[in-house]
Amino acid sequence: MTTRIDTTLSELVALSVLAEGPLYGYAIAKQVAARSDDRFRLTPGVLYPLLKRLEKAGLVTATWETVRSERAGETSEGRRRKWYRLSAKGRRRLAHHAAAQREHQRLIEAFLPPDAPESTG
Amino acid sequence: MTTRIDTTLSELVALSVLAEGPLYGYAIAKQVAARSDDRFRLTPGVLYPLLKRLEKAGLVTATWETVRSERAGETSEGRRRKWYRLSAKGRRRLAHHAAAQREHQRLIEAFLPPDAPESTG
DNA sequence: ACAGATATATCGTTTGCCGATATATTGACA
DNA sequence: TGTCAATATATCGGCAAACGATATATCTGT
Repeated sequence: MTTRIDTTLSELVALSVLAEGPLYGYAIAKQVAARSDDRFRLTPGVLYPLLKRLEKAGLVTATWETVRSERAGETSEGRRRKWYRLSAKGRRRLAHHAAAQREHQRLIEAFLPPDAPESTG
Repeated sequence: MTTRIDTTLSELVALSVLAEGPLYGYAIAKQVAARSDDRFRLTPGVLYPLLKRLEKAGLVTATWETVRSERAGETSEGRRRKWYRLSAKGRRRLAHHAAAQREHQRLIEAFLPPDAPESTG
């Protein structure tokens, strides 16, 4: 098998943050942003299609939650949250992705100019 | 500017091998394969559209060469080779890509499980 | 009452990898 | 001399996925 030129980083980061516990979609995006110092962003147009793929592939399982606010009481439908939990299969996939990423990074080194050490003069 | 989730690795590796001197398309592909221990491959369907993009973007300049074989002498058209040379703009782009890649890799670390050190027991 | 954050989701566009296919030249070997 | 693999360029259609825009609704703070 040949390493793909094009890696699915979004899948890696989503599975990665889910490895520490179940999260709902919006929280996944926030977590990814936080961990990357706000430089990787899972925008809605990326996030929800991705989660749908992950669920379909059996990498995560999902359950709905309805949050009723104290203010609104029983008068409203409440906010919907869809919680995602990493499956055993998802955990294996994450491990595979992580290994592949490390290998990937090692290979890319061969195409980067050598690290310039601090100037000694 | 936000780091793209989807990085164009093919562009990086092509520019990278061209940084050491002009090459023609096929040679670029061979060089990329060689440097990556045959794990990154620029297949024709990737390579030529890529080179067209690079040329159009002014990152490389191209010149045709016609190689006449000794055997065939003047009886044949000769094999065509299109040589690509990194432009100043291309060199800047490469430097930018390299910096972005290093930053990219640093960020990804935050999503990989900690390196397991050699077992001490 | 209102604005902004939270929360989910879809849509069309664009990008670009990928495998297959096409065409031609050249070199090695029988 | 014939044949095959390697060299060399290039295009095509299919497809996966990122991206920006848009839509809808709820909740919180002022």
